[in-house]
Amino acid sequence: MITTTRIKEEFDLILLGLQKRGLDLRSELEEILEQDDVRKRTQKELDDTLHEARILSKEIGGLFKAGKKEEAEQAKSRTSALKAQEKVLHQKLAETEEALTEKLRHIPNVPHESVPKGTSESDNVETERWGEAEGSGEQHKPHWELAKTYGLIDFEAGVKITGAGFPVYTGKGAILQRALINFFLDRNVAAGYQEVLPPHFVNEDSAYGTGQLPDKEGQMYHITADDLYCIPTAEVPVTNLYRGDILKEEDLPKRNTAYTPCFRREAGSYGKDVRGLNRLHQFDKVEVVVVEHPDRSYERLDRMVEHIGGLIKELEIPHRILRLCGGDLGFTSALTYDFEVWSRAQERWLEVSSVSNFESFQSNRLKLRYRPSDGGKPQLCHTLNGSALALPRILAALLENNQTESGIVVPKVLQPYTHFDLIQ
RNA sequence: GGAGAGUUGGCCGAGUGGUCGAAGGCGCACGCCUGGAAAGUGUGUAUACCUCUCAAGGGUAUCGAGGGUUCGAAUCCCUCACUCUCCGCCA
Repeated sequence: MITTTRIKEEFDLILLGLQKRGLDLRSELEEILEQDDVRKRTQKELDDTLHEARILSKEIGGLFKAGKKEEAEQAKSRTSALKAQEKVLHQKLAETEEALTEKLRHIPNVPHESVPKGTSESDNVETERWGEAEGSGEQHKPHWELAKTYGLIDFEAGVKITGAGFPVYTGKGAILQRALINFFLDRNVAAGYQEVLPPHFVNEDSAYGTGQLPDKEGQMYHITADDLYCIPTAEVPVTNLYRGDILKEEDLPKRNTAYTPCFRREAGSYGKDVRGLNRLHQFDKVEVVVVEHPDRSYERLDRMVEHIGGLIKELEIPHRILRLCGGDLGFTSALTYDFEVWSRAQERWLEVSSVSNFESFQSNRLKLRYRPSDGGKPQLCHTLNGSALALPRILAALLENNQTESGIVVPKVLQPYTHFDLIQ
């Protein structure tokens, strides 16, 4: 959520930034400022009323003590008008505040200056490409065929026991999953991230904290009996670790990594998008989540991109990095890099990671702040996160790219984890 | 799941209707003392919003959360959440 202070101070800049998303929100922003003025006036009125009532009740107390009962009773009658006024103002304030946040919620984050203008995927800017991609796919089998041939994934069994989009990994397929998870976690820990193993369900407050609620309600599995939500990404529980916190400036950055399964309803998806491992309801992912000082968040983003790129290189998978354009940028992000691996058989790019700087957009909603070392007022932190990495599409690319006459070759870096180097 | 006890500031802990944003202690910060330190001693030590907007000052709210009683609630009542103890169940 963007702050009203910022809207007031950087009105034109914000307007300009949002244009990169193809949005003209001038009137919405103006309405917010007007609403904020109403809020302030109401608050002042309410505070004054309460102040008056407070003084009066102190007087009454004094009168009772002094034994002046009649005068006290008289004073009492004067409070009833104040009480009525107080009630009205209180309600008005609550309504105004609610309307204000409701409006504020619909303003997306302001894109960073480096975000290219654009309306769709095609306007994303490729910043890096690694390995041999494009073409050469004719004699390659798609991963769902390979998975079946080598007994790595049983999609039908998943359908039987749960439903479509819930694959069962079997044998070397299951071991490969475990190997990838451990490989990613080990590398992240070596890079300085603290490993955490969070709950896979979160409460409503947490879902609000990272912005899944109220807008993306339909994307999450909801356990109604206990009012809990299955996490769509580890970002939700890990970021909420810091909800409402005031950190010490010297404790920044906070860097965490977590493996969790991710649950997504993916309502409305169909066709080739959901074939095989392309899109699932349950999948495994290792995530990195960072809370950083505002002055250093972009430097941090660059390092995260470098680290995640390094992981894919180690796995020797052809990939590219895209800087997302305004139109493709997520609602909460100020700058996002997408990592895509090459699916040789499908001859298309598959997104395996999305690394973003949310600046203070998330922390404003989370009330996540740090106290400056010089003792000044608490300031909002910046938050960043990225997948490092999402397993299914990595596995898909791995199977398709590494298929040979004799079987599927396991990348060298995974062999210490799998204890086999070939899938036959 | 049943019964009981509890939840107060960074931490411990007092406070059962008024002058309580809250005693006392610890911790922390700054000063004094000291050659330096410890001890001692003095001062300060929450957050949000409003006013002001440079600062200072002032106002309001917050004693687990929400609602109620009352002129007035940390204190009384109701609902919920969480923690602990005992019983039950259990990987």
